[in-house]
Amino acid sequence: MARPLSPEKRNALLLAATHAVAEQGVLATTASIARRAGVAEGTLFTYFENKELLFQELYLHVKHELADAVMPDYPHQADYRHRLEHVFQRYVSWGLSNTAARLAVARLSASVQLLDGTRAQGMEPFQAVSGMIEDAVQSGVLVNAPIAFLYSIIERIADTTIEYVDRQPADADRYRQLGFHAVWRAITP
Amino acid sequence: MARPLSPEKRNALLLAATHAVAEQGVLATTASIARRAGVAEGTLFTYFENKELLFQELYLHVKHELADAVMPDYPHQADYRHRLEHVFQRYVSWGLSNTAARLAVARLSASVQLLDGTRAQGMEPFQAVSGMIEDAVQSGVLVNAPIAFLYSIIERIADTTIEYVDRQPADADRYRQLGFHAVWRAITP
Amino acid sequence: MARPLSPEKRNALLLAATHAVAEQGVLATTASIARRAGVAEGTLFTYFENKELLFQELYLHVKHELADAVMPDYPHQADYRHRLEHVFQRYVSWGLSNTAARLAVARLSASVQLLDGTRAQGMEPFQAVSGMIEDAVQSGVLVNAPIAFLYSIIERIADTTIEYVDRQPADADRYRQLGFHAVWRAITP
Amino acid sequence: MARPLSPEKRNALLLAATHAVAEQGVLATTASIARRAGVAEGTLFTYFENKELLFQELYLHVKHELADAVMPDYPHQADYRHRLEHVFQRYVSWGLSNTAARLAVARLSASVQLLDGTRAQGMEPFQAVSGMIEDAVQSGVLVNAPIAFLYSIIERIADTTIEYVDRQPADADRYRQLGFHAVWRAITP
DNA sequence: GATGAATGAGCTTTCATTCAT
DNA sequence: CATGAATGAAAGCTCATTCAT
Repeated sequence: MARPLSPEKRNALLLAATHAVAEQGVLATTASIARRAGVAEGTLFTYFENKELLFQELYLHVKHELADAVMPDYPHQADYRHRLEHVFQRYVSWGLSNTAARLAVARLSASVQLLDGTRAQGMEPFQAVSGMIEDAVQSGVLVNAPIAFLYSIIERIADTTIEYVDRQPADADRYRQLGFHAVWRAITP
Repeated sequence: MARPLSPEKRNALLLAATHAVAEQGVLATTASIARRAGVAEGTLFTYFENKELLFQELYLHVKHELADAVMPDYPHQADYRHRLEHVFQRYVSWGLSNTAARLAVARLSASVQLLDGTRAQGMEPFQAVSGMIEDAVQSGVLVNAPIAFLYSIIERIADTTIEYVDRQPADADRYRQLGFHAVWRAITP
Repeated sequence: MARPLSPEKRNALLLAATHAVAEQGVLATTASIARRAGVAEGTLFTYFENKELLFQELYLHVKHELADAVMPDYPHQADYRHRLEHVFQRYVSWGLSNTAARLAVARLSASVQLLDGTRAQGMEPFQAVSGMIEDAVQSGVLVNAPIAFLYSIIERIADTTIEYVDRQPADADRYRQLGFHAVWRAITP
Repeated sequence: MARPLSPEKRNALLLAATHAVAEQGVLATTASIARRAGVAEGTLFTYFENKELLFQELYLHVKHELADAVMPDYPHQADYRHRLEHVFQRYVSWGLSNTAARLAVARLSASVQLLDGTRAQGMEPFQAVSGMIEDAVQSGVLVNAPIAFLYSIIERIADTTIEYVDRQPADADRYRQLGFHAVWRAITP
């Protein structure tokens, strides 16, 4: 089987791409990503067919990492408010300690380069959240609106919260409280 | 380079850039923008020193257009809720009838290419809104939070609203209502 | 009209390509062709859309040059033998004094890279010859065979003649005589 | 490097190279040849030191296959015309049933890539034919010309014949007759 | 010996910018 | 001032070859 494809190299490439895209957006060059990852320029293409596909995989990879950070310890039994707050605060925490990943996803999201199905695929790991929102809407706890719309609002307010905590870390707690307050009120009747 | 001769050409270039950036993001080429504007490749550079500055000016130009659409008929005398709703609905209306401009700004915002002061400059035309928010906070009508933070939340929810109306125009009214409901509740105590 | 496309540059590029292809075949690089022509790498692409099209145009260009060398002074009134000999000897002479062009066409012909219509287009300038062959067949002077087949045989024997004269210039006259003898006998009954 | 272990793999590589070169010329990649042969990319290089040498060996290999098809049943006792016709028709038959091999040799012949001695080596298996031509020249049956020149003419007319039969198989017999007629008349006084 | 991942020089092509016309 | 040809530094990607497995 000769030398097998190395998961370490693949991860190094994704990590390098994360930082490069966070810094340069889609203008990040494959050469710079390879260099950052410590592999030869050509090696990148044995792991990712081309730049576009690298970016799709990067997007999905980060979305999965985010899900892996948000979902554990999910308090299935708690009331909707506490469940949502768990998700919100974890999301914010992840964003704060993974600035590059967060920026990379933001850059990719806004940059046309995302292939059609990719955005939808990126939502899959968060089905538990969607399901919870759906139930809460059904039970009348949340405002009667399409799930995706509510999800979007939550995400946007969370992103805003992250940005402000990032800029003024001293006021982290206040912004986190303000943020969740805004979320909860925005989506309740 | 001073102020160039033909405002028509300058506007044609900005308009062409709007569409090009909406479609291709920062990967839009200066040649394609010039072609779209009906001028020669070199002409672009007599109106804009280089691509980066073109993008700054495009960003500010669109922000001003947005302000010009939002601010007229501003009901200075109405209560805070009505004043904010005026702004919100005008913002949404502008976004719906200026898809390219909206997308262009979104692409530029998310792509490193914006120079530092530019984002702040883009907020200037909306000082009346900021001022109103400030007063409302002071008077206790809005939640006690930094103005910029509240402004961000409003903007994000408005953008989300636009996106959903764009995708499902049949439900325009519902989303506009849901959107403003979310905004108002999000920022009130 | 700014700077107009320069026929000199275009010719320099075709000439450079002729020598490069004669020497390296289709492996000749666009960079080496541009360098030889004394223009920047990018300039090649303002004159030829891409490498493949450059090669098509080179092929046709050389074929036209060959026709321009062969057809003048064509003795319309002479008998078939003399008319054919005119063509044959001119063809050989051209091949001898245009080694690079001859080799380039040979390399391109054998290299798959020729687009479909190109080969046919390359024959167009030689319609007078085809017509003459056709008449001669009709009149029974030449063997009753498809024109294209006879044309091919003539061409191949001429090419062989050129090669041998090239290698042994001292025996030029003998090979030219032997060559035409072979041609004439090969295609007469 | 000596003689490698598996003649099957070596043959598979030569066969794969035959088809790849017939289709892509010298641009055929070693990877594609290895894939076609069903071996790993690296394996190619244990059988052939590098791409250039692979092509030399391919050229000689095909030339030997051709000789093996042409020479058997050679009618040593027959007169020159019949001996030559044997060779000619066998050559044409081989070309018709070995299109890829024929094309591969044509592509290689016309592409600089053939090392100097290789072309000469490729003629060795046809010494019986050369010898016969030499005798025929001596005896005055063939025109008094260098053997190689006559040989070239025969080869070129045979190649032309193959091409036309290939394109119009219905007229195979006619072209074979026309072809040999042309050969015999071309090289006889 | 066979495998195929790793390498990096080198290729074609693009593109922001300049400048002759 | 407008034009668009000219430039050449990259960019993305390929591929012959090597070498760890």
